[in-house]
Amino acid sequence: MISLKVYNSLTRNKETFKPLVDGYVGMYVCGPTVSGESHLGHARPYITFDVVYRYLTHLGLKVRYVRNITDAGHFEEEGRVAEDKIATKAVLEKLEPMELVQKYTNLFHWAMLQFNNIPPNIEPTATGHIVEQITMIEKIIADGFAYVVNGSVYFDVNKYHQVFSKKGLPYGILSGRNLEEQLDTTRDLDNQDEKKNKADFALWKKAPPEHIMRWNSPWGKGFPGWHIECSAMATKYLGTQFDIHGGGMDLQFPHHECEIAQSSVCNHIAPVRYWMHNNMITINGRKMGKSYNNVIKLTELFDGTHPLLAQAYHPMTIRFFILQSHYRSTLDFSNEALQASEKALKRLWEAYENLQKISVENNIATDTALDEKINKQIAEFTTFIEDDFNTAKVLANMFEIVPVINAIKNKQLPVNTISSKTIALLQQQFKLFIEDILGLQHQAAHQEKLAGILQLLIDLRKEAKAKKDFVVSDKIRNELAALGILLKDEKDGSVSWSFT
RNA sequence: GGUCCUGUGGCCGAGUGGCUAGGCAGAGCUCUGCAAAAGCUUCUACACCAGUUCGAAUCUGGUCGGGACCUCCA
Repeated sequence: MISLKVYNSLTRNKETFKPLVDGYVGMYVCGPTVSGESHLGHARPYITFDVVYRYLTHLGLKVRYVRNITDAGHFEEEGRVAEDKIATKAVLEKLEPMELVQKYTNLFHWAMLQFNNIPPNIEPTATGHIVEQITMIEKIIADGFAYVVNGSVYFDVNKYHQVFSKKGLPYGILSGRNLEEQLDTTRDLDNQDEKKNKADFALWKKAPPEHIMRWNSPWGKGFPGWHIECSAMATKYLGTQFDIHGGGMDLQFPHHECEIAQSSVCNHIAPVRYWMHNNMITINGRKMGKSYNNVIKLTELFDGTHPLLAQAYHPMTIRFFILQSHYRSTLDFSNEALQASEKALKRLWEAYENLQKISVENNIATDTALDEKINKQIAEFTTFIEDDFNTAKVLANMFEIVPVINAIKNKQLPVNTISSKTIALLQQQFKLFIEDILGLQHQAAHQEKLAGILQLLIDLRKEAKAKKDFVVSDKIRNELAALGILLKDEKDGSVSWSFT
C-alpha cells in the first residue's frame, strides 16, 4: 500500500499516488530543446523528477522514466514566417543542424551526470519519431479534429472543446483557462490567417524553402508542430494512459494542455493521471529565461565565469540548493544563497561521514528523551518525502540531528547517549535518504585541494633536498608512494606527480 | 483584459489555526598554544488594514507590492 501523496496540477489537490498497473509506473518528463546550452533553470525539473524517480524506485515500483530530447526546433517568431530555431542558429554557427543538436545533447548529458541524475530509461528524440507523429496527426484529421491548409495541419481547438467538454475534457482543463478570455495576441501573420481560430495550434507545418529540417508527409514537405512530439512519444513508450507527466510550470499552457487535447482525440482517453509541475528558478524575482536575458548557464555556474558569480559552484551545491526548497515554490537565485548552500552541504556531509564512522556496540540510551526524539525525526524523513516530496523538510530534520552526531564524534556527548539501535538506524536512513533518494554525492571538489597539498609537499621536499636533508626528502617521496602517489623529478628540475 | 501564484527575520527558505522549521550571516560562551572546527546559548519575522475565532504568519474580505502563463520557454 503506497502512502505517497503528490500534488496533481490537474485536480489542484494532493492525492494519494496509485499506479494504473500495480507495481509499475510510467513517467514522462519534458526534456530539453537542444538548440543551446542548459541554464540553472533547466536544472530544476531534472533534479526534481530525479528524486521522484528515485523515490518511486525505492518504494519497489518498476518505473519506466521517459524523457525526450527535442532536437527539431519548431516555433514561430513574431512578424516572420515560421522558421526553425535550430536551423537558424546552425547557419549562424556554420554547423550542420544535427551537429549542433549532438553538441548540446552531449553537453546536456554531461550536466545531468554532474548532478548525479539517473538517466531516463528511454530518451527518445523528436527527429527519431517523425513517423509516429505523422500517424498521430492522420488519426486526428480522420476523426475530424484537425484540418489541412496549404501544406500545414492545424488542430481545431473549438471543435475539440465543444465535443470533449461533454466528456469532461474541456480545452483548458489543466491550465484553467477560458478560450474567450485570452488576450488577443494575434498579429498579422501569414500562418495565423490559415487558422480557423486563433487558439488553433499547428500539428504539422509546411517548410519554407530555406528550412533545413524537413520531412516528407502526406501534406508535403514540412516539420512537426510544437506539441505533437511529446504526445506521440509518450503514447508509444508509456501507452495511451500513464501515471505521471512532469515538467516546468511554464509548460502547463499551452504545451501540456495541447498534449491532453491531441492524445484524448487520438486515444479516446485522457493521457495522464498525475500532472506534476515544478516552479521556476528566479533571479532578482524574475524567471530565469532566454527572453529575459538573465540566464546563468550551467557551465558558467560550474566554473564561476558568470559576472554575477563570486566563485564556481559544485554541481552538488546546486542540487542541494534546489532540494532545500519545495519544488512547487519559486526559488530565488543569488550568490549569497548558493554560498549558504555550499556551507550547509559541507556541514551535512561531514556529519554524515562522522556518523558512518561511529561504531555500533550494544548500548542502551542514557538519554531516552533524546533517543525518542531522534527516532521520531528519522521516521519523519519518510513522512515528509511522502508529502509531495518535501525535500526541504527532510533536510531540515537532518540538520536537527547533525549537532548530536557531531557532539558524539567530538566526545562532547558519550556514544551511549542514544542507543546503538538508534545509531544504526541513523546510519542506514541517512545513507538511504542522502545518497539514494536525494541523490547527493560526495564532492569531487577535493581534487583541486589535493593538487595544492601535493605542491606543498613537493616544495617542502625541494627545500629539504637543497639542505641535503635526504632523510626528510626521501620520507616525503616514499610515503607518498606508499599512498599511491608517484613523484617524478623531471629533467628540467620540476616535479610532477601521478597516481599509481 | 483573463487565469493563477506569491509577499516570512540581513540573505535563502519550510510551515497553513495554538506547538523550535532549517541553512547561511551576526552576537556571547565552552573547548583551544594560535586559528579553525565543533558544542551550547542568543538577537533580528511572518506586507498593510479589517473580519472570523478562546486563539491567525496560517482562514475570509479588502489594500498595496512582486511574479508566472495567455508567444518559444524547465
